[in-house]
Amino acid sequence: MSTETTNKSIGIVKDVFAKYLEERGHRKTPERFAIVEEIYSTDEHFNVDWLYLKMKEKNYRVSRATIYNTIEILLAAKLVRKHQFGEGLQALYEKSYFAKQHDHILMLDSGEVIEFCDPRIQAIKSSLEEIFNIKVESHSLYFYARKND
Amino acid sequence: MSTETTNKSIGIVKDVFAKYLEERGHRKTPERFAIVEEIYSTDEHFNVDWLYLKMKEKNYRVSRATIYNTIEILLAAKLVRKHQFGEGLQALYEKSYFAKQHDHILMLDSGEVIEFCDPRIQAIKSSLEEIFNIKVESHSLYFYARKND
DNA sequence: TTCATTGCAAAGCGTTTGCAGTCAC
DNA sequence: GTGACTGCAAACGCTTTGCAATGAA
Repeated sequence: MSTETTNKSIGIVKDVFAKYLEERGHRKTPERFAIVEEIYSTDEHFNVDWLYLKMKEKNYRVSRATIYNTIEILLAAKLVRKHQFGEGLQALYEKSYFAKQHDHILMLDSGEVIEFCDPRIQAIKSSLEEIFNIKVESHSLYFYARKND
Repeated sequence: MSTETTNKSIGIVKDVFAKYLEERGHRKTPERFAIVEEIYSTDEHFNVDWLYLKMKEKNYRVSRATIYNTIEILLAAKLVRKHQFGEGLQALYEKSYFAKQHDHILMLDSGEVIEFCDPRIQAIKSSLEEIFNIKVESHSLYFYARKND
């Protein structure tokens, strides 16, 4: 199944976002909705610069500062996930509203990103919570791999 | 069992490092050994700045550039592991020669780092290798958690 | 009207790089 | 002796910040 986002689902996300902004007393600026629109019409992982250039290309004027600011809000609203894939590289982001919880495999040769789900990760999480008497709020898991010959 | 490193084991690591440097045709400079010594007399995760200051405190003069350079070699030699814990924060490192393969839980309230081993991670890795026909070279796994009340 | 938000450019910050001097080999 | 290594400081690249101008409420 494709994760492609339809115009309809973009509308849903905008509604969720609008509600979130209202609840927090944040303003509903056109820039913020334009950024969400752009993010949700993208199926790939993206970085701030890519988003900035993509919007500029469409003659939509936003500053990088505003993109950073808006993404910060989207992270808090759980509408975007953040990744720190490589080592000093730029952060990568992905939309997350319709996405099933998943983790990633990073292909070292091609740079390709594979997503996968494995219930054993939840099982590990539960064990840890019990053993250490903690509440796990989130996790980050990446496998780095190469294609077999 | 403590992971505390004795003087004897520091000697072993230095030997391993010396052999590694020789094999690669790198020079055995006093700075490099001083850095290994410092790293292996530390049981915590550390960052470059911390290491720099700790050595300076002991009146051992090394530049940050040399620390970065040496750690790069130690990573290649598998004598040190690198972590990118927080989000844009500094990289953290830990000695790895005597350490059992382990992953980390990061306590969000106290900043404490808990290490754990779980065989299911290897199992997941094996599944992925089979499913996607790949060879997993490494992984990074962090759980972010809080203490239960 | 009012103050959160924006855009721009400057500042931050960890890390890398360039280069003259040094020292392991 | 010679070229890899070191230390310093300047450059880098991503991100954050300061501030005057703007516009959502």
